[in-house]
Amino acid sequence: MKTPYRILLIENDTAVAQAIRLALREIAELDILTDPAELHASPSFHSYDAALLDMNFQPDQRDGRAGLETIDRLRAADPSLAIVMLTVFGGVAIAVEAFKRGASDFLLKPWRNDRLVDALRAAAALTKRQRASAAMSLEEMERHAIERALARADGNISHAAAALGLTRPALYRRIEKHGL
Amino acid sequence: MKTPYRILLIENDTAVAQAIRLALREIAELDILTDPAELHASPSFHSYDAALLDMNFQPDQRDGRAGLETIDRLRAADPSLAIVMLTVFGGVAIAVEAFKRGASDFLLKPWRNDRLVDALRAAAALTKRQRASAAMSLEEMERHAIERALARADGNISHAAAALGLTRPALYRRIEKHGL
DNA sequence: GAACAGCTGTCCGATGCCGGACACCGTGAT
DNA sequence: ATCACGGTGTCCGGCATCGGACAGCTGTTC
Repeated sequence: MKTPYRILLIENDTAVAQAIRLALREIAELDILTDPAELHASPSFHSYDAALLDMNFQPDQRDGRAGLETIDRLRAADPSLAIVMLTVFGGVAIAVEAFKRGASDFLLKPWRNDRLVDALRAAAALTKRQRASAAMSLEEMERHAIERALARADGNISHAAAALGLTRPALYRRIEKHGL
Repeated sequence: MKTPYRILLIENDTAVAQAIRLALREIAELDILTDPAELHASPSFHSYDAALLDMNFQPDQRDGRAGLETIDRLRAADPSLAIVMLTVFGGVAIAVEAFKRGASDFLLKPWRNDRLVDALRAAAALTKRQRASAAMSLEEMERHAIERALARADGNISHAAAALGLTRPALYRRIEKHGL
């Protein structure tokens, strides 16, 4: 088994949390938060590979406000962390709103364990990609930008150079430098 | 009135298409495609500000496959074009899948005109942002990257420089050059 | 309070990029 | 046949960027 994912679970029902822990025992170790209010106290978001977030409907509000706000707070703390939502109340409106706020997946309770595992694998991969592109050096960024520009101009060096704001010789030099 | 949005509507029911045209007459001019198969024939996606895509359930399949595939094809043709989905059959699973494939919004029929207008405004704004960041010159990219790195290191120049793969004096010079 | 660690800001000679210019090549219009 | 055009690849003198080094400032440690 590969090194397990580190996943932040936010779930106020401890029975459900234990069931999830069991379902994921093969692939992940969880940190469980029973109250989203404790979020700011947990400083090291960068060590998580994904977040699994229960909608946590409060007794007095069925619109999912609590869950949606938690998405906002998680993303403010670490925009590169992929968030998987988990909810009993599966209104389309809430799913749509969750995605618009930056959730990366949306599952319904009761869940199928294999789907949950797949979703978290995908979320972890997404987090990894986002971290990688956020931590790119200028050199790597430049390389990517040049590759994209060349692709978009399908090989036309002059156009690519213009799009990048370079003179043509400058683009030649950089292509050479990056080994493209 | 500002210059209207140019919107690509894909809708096989011409009556619905006319109703949408009417609803949007104040803010947008539409090109209507009744069959997604004609997509490749329409070369100038860059002139659209958003796409509005009916799920177009075929009589023999209720899973929305046709609509989802159309998302893929639109995004392959122009990844920066924001796509608003419109559907009668509002299963959560389909909404989730649409977002995962890159749709930017998801509305249910029957629609409220004001919501439709809002959604398309937002989609057009998103398209604009994506186009802008796709067309950035290397200079602008560098500037953005430096701003982000400085923010993430909250002001610590040495750390920001290391994250960007620069020496500290080099970062000083670039900060100076970009006027930050 | 002295030594240290971790910053910031600045200097300067060597290096390496800059872009205008040039030669060349295929294609399409006159 | 020739010209104009839009593209490619390359050269070279000038100038901008490079990074190592230095001085200074602010805490923290012993």
